[in-house]
Amino acid sequence: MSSQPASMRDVADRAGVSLSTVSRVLRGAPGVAPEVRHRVQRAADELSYVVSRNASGLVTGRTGRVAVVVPFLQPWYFGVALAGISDALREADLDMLVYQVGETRARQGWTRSLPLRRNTDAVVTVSMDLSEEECRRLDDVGVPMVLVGQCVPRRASVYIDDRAGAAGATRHLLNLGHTRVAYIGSRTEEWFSTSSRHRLEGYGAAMADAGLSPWSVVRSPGHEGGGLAMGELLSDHDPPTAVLAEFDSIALGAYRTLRRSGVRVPDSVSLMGFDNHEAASVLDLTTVDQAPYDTGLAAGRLTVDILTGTARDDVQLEMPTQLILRQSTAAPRGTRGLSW
Amino acid sequence: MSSQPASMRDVADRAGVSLSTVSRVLRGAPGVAPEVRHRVQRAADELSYVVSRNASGLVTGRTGRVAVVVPFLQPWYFGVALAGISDALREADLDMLVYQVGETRARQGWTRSLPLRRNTDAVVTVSMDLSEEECRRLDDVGVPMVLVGQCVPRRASVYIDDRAGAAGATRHLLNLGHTRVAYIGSRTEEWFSTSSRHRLEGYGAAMADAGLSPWSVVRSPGHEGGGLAMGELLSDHDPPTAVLAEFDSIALGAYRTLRRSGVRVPDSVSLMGFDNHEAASVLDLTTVDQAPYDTGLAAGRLTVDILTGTARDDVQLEMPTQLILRQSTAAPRGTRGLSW
DNA sequence: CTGTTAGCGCCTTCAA
DNA sequence: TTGAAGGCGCTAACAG
Repeated sequence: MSSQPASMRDVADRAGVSLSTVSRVLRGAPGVAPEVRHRVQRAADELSYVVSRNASGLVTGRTGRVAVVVPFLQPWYFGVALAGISDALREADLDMLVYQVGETRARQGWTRSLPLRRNTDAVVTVSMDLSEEECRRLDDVGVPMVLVGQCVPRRASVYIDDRAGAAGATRHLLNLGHTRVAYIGSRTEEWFSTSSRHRLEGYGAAMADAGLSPWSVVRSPGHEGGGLAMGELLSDHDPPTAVLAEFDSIALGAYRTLRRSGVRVPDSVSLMGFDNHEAASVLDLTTVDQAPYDTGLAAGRLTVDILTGTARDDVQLEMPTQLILRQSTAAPRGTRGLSW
Repeated sequence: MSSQPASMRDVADRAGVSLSTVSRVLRGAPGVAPEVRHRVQRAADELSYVVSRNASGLVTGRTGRVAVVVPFLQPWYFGVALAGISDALREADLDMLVYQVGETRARQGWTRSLPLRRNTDAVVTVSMDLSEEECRRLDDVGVPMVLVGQCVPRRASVYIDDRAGAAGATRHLLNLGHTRVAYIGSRTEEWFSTSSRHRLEGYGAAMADAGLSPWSVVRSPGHEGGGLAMGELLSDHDPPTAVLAEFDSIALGAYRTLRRSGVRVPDSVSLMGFDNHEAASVLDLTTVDQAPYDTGLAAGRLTVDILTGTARDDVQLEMPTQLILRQSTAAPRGTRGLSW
């Protein structure tokens, strides 16, 4: 209503006390008579007064805000992770600033372009795959940093074991009796993410353990890449009987190719993804769940704990992954049961 | 590096000028000798100095931040819309605060729980389906407000014509020759969104125009609801030959039921969604595109324009929708061609 | 073109 | 338990 938002002065006047008292009450500081506390509270409510974080931050040096840096906002994973982070920050009454640095990412010095310094209490990066130098550049911001989806020694990190997850997924297919197990991975022209590399390694290790040689096709990420890669695999003189995709979105593209080619899943080819994307359940796609919401929540809480001094700023938090068995994987055709 | 982040004072000292000069340079204000401007710029760079929005905002009354309020962060739509908003705000060098109010939404007075007042320059709500009273409550924050996904008279709104979109989708099915066209809608126990209502109305209107009576099933939103609704439709003594779902996620659930029931799409049943969810392309689902990124971008730019006084704060922006024809819809079985 | 001065709204001493 | 005074880092008037 008021064109001029109320200030602490107004609240003080209305409650008939001094500025300091209002400040104490609103901060929940001790040493205020209950009666007075109540009176101030009511005055503030009546005026719809909200403390200006700008002004208070100027004095305390804390902004009450946490910056979350993501490469992109569109992919499913980020929305879910952000939801977790958001919930955790809200518990601590911290606001969430979101910076999407997608294209900027490539540019040298992108860290500088963000007005982080002095404008945020902590930085959370999600799947940013930071180099050591970028980490140091962000250190320069002078606030605690938490890395999500990436494990860097001696730095607060929340991540999953991509290698183990992919290895487990591969073993699932091997255990079903498959021997011709191919892998579809992703890589852009300028970027081969750590996560991509680890998953590929995990697949390779599991294959090697089984005495099989790896068979991987790497394309651009997303449906398109997955579809193309699957096409290539199908054109082999002896196509795979099982395919593991680096992530669900790739698996979906592969699935489309299979459907269009009239190849039945899992009858002729077992298909498996990674992530447990919401669409995976619709297609009954066997996959590896990595619960990004929980990851976000954990990261958010870790951030809060570091800020309150409850946690050290080099905590490493490995989140669990879980095999989600669905209808897209089965023993290879002609097999009566499991191979063991 | 520096434990104490540099302040404007430091920059001024290093450049050998006064505070105001530094301020002018960093604000891009006119009236500074090029040589001096350059010197200051360099000093700031060397110190990794970034202006504290906290402090400047205290003086200017502007925070350099825009609050975006969403019910949820997880669904695909919001991530995409946020990406658009984010890009638009970045163009204007504004930061984006994100508030997820999901569960809080129901609570009376949720608007008060957000520290919006004095902490943001504008508020953008996305698919919040605000009541007149909630709008007024947000007005109380005292900053411009832009509504996305909702059209409220005399308020800045960016939205699509859900009614027309659903009617167009329905007509597509009718034009193919279908007469038994069912609709699967959504509604939670406590919420029947305006968008849901409009889409249902659009379907109803198109059916009425064709002299057909509507046939709608309403369930909880999401895959589950869609799957259940489809099951119900299939159990009819004379099932529909075409189904329009309120949004893609519902259509995906319906698709799963159809697949599991062995009903072929589009041979036996044509299936259509709304939104153009990324998974829709994988399933070759005919749908209505509503380009949430563009909507977000437009909303973000409108916000910026309102802030700079370039646009009025009651601009209504209707975004286009577009029919995306894919393989999930076709003329009913036994039809040689189109019915007209 | 540049420097000086006076606050912006709040928190934090300190004194009462 | 409460109030008064100073200053956080910056911008906006003014003066030079």
